[in-house]
Amino acid sequence: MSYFEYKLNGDFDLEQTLDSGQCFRYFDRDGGFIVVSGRRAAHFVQEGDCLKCSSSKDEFNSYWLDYFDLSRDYAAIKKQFSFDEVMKKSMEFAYGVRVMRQDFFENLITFIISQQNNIPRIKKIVNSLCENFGEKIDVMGDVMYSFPTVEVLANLDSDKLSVINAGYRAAYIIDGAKKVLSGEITEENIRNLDYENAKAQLKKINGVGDKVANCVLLFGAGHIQAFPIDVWIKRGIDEMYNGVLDTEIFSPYGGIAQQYLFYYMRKGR
DNA sequence: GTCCAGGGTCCCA
DNA sequence: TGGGACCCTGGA
Repeated sequence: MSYFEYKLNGDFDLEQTLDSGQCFRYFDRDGGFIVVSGRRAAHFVQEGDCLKCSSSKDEFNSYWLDYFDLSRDYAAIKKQFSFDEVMKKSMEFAYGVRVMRQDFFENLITFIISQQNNIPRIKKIVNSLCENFGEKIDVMGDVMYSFPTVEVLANLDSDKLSVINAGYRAAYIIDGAKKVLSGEITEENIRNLDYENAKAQLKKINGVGDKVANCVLLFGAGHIQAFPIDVWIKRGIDEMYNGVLDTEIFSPYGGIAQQYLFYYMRKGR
């Protein structure tokens, strides 16, 4: 098995990035991780500044490179943030976190599932969703499952979906899929609309409020200024910013600042 | 076994 | 604008 080797130039750590609550479909394997996104899957191993990827060079360059946001200059962004002492501390700890660019629909459904839920259970439900309604993908002899298509999820009734134990979120999943299938919500629109309008569109989906909308905008639609505020971020603002933070101070990269703070709050204390 | 809380949102007063 | 309900389970 041959691996494509990509030369990193700093500010990236595979494990930190995967483990920063943005994506839930990765699995420990042979000193690295199998990562599944949509219908794709690959095995990744990081050795220092070398990122090894089991997929072809073409696929790496056309998909995974942007998936891990590797062409963005994080060194410059860190420099921009360094005026803020709290952020400085967060960045030192979360030095290798990047904001991933994930599949829009997969990200939408995943973060609908995430609400009022803990990370181990989110992983479990998302994986169950894929195993039950996705298709098999072979990666290095391991069987993985693709994320279900819009059509499949939109045409499910809540009875069938109950096997994944998503609880009251099942109806939200179906509503989200239906609104995407009908064209009421389109990825193109969410990407191209300005931040406020894009957020308002997403919130038309039942079960999508401010937090989930911001996550989808940030991780699945390229709105890098989106700043999701969850319990950890709230805690961070309370404890480290005395309860007040104007997120505009990190403009236009609020989402990246948020991700550093999130990782620091969850893992660094 | 018991209890609390989890990368929230909706509904109703 | 605030507070309770909500499915279920991981972790203490």
